[in-house]
Amino acid sequence: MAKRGAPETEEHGPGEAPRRRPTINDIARLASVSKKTVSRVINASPNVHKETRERIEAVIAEHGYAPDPQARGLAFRRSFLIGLVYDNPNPQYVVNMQLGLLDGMKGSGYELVVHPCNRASPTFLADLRSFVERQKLFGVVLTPSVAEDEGAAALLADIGCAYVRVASVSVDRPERMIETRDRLGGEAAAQHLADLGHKRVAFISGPPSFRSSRERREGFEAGLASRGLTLTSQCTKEGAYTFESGIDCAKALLMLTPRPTAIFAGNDEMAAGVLQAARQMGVRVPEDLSVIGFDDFEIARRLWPSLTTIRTPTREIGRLAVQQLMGRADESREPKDRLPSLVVRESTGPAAA
Amino acid sequence: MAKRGAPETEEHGPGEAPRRRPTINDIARLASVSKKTVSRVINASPNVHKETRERIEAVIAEHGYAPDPQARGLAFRRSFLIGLVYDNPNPQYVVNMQLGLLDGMKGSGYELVVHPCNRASPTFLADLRSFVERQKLFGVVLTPSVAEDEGAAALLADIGCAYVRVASVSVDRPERMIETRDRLGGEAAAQHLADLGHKRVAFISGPPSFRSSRERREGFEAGLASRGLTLTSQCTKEGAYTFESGIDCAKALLMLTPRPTAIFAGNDEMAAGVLQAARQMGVRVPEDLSVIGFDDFEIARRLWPSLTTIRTPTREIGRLAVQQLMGRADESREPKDRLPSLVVRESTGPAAA
DNA sequence: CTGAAAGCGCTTACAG
DNA sequence: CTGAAAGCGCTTACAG
Repeated sequence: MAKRGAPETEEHGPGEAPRRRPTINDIARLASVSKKTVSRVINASPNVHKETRERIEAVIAEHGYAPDPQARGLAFRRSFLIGLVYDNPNPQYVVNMQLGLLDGMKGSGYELVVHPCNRASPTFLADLRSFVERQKLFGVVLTPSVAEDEGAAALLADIGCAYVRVASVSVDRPERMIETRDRLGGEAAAQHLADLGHKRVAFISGPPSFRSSRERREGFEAGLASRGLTLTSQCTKEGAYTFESGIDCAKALLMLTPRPTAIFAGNDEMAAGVLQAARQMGVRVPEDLSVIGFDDFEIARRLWPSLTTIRTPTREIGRLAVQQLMGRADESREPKDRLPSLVVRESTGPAAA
Repeated sequence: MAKRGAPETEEHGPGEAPRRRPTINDIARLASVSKKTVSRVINASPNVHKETRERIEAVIAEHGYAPDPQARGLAFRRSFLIGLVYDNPNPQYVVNMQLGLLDGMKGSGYELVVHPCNRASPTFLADLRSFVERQKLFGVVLTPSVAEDEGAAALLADIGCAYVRVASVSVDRPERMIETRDRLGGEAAAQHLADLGHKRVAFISGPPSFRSSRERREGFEAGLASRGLTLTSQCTKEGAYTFESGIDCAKALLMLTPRPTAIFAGNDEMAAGVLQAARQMGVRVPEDLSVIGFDDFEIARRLWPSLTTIRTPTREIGRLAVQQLMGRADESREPKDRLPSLVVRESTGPAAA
C-alpha cells in the first residue's frame, strides 16, 4: 500500500515503534496519585480535591488518555454499547433513525450496535435476549413495530436492560417512551383535505401490527369529524405500508361509485402506489384525485406529482430517544420540533366540482 | 408494565432471584478441569484430549455458557466488534449493506457497529482513528466512496486494524478487497441499448469522488465500442448520483439536436430524475427515449415506467466482505452471484425509427 | 478527600 | 495434553 496519505500521528515519530495507548496506571503515576483517584475523575465523582482534579485532568489531556471501554465495562458489568432494535422495513426510516441516535450519542463514548429483528420468528425473544446479555448492553432503543411488542419490553425489564420505546402513543412508563403522536398528523391531513373542499375522502391504513396504523386513522377520523365529515367503512382499506398494497387498495377505492375525491395513504410508500394506480386508471392527480401520504421521506419529492404528506422528524426523534436513554434528555428544545407536520406539494388540490 | 408476555426463562423459576450467567470458572469446576482448558475449548485449540473436550462441551451446552466478549476482548487486546464505515448517502445501499454484513456475521459472536463519516470533514481521520482504537475493533468494512480513500486505508494499516474495502475495482491487496466490478454493468447497459438499435446514446456519470462513476462510464464505452458505437463528449454529463442532478443533466441532454434516443444514468436515483425531466419536457419513455439506471434499488420498480437497470447484489457483497474480514471466506459460492446484471423492465425499448 | 487490596472474566507465558 | 500464576485496564468495597 502507498505510504502517501499515511496520517501523521502524535503517538510515534518517524522510526519509533508505535507507543501503546496510556492506561489509568500511566496517568496515576504521572499525576502522582493512585489509580482510584484517576478513576474518580473519569467518573466525575464529587469527592476529589479541586487541585488534584485539575492536575489529573491536565495529565489526561496532555496524553490524550481515554479509558478503555472494555476494561471499564468488565468492572462495571455492562458495556458502553447502545442497541438499535428495529423491524421497520423502510430503509429511509432506519437510516434516519440511526443518524438521529448517532447525533445524540456524539461525544458520549457510546457506540451504536444495530439489531434488526423479526417479531414473527420463533427465536425472536431468545435472539434479543442473547444479544442484550452477551454484549451487556447499556440500553436499547426500540422502534415500531417492535417497540410495541410487550414481550420484548417485558424481557428487557426482566433482565434489567434500560430501554426507550419510540411509538406513536405512550405504551410504557414516561421515561421509557418517546411518543411520535402520529394522531396529530392524521388530523392535519384531514383538515387539509377538508379545507380544499373534499367531502368523499378515503383512507388506506397500514397493517394492524403497527400501532401507527390505528393512530393515523383515528387522527384522520377526528380531523374529519371536526369539519363535519366522516370516513365510511367503504372508503377505508387495509394496506401493508408497501407500494404494492397501495396500488391494490387504490384500485379498489377508485372503482367505487361515486369515486372518492381524495385519498389519505398511511405512508408515503402506499401513496406512491396510489399515484401509480391513478395513472393506470387514467385518474388525474390532483385534478380528479388528491393524494396525501405520511412520513415525508425522500420519495415524496421524487414522485410525480410531488407528494403532499405529513412530515415525521425521525432523525430528531432518534436523537431524543438516545438522550433520554442516556439520561441526558435536553428539555430546552421546543417540543414542537418532534411533532408531525403538514407539507403541501402538488398531489393535493381543490375538490372537483 | 404488563407481566403478560414475559418470556419464560431457563435462568430462574418463579420467585427465585435471577441466577447470574455462568463464567469460565463455573464451567471449569463443573467439568473438573482448569479454566485454561475450558479456554482451550472455547478457542478451538487442538491440544485438548478428545474426551476432555467432549465433557467440557457438554457442560457448556448444558448451562448455556457463552464467554463474555468483554473479558475475552480485554485479554485479547481487541474487541469482537466489526465496524461499518460508510459515506454513501443512499439509505437503500446502507441498509442492504448492513443486512449483508449481519448475514455474514450471524452466529459468529461479533456485533456490528455503524460509523457514518464524511471525508470532507477536517476531523475525518482523527474520528476514524479514535473510533477504531477506543473500541479496539476487530476490523472494519469500508464502502464507497470512503473505501477508495487512501488516507483511511493507510491509517487502518498503520494502527493494525484489519479491514476490507468494497469498491468497483481493486485498489488494495486481494485479501483486503471485494470488487463489485461495476464496469461489467456498464457494458451490459451498452449492449442492451445497442441490441435495441440505439445509436445516439448518452451517459450521466456520478461524481468523480466515486470510483464507480468512472468504472460505469468506461464499461459503458467499452460495451458501445464492442458494437461499433461511441459516446460523444456532448452526450456525457457529470451528475452527482442525486435525483436533482439527474433532472438537470437530462434536461441538458434532451435539448441537444439531434436528441439522444437513450440515456444511461449512473444510478437509479439519477435515472428517476431523467424520467422526471422527460415527463416535464413531453418526451415519452420508452417510445421517444430509453432510460436505464444502475443499482436496482426499490425505487426502480416504483418508477413509471418501471426502470430497466443494472442490479448490484449489495447484500451479498456485504456478506462476502465480512466473511473475508473474519477469515471465513466461503469459496464455494458461484462468483457469478456477486456480479452486476441487467434487469429489463419498461423504461427501455427499440430506438425510434 | 485519598489509597491498597481484591475482583470483573477472560488469555498469555511459562511449566510440567 | 493440562494447569497455576500473572495480567489485560478498569471499578467496587473497605479503610483511613
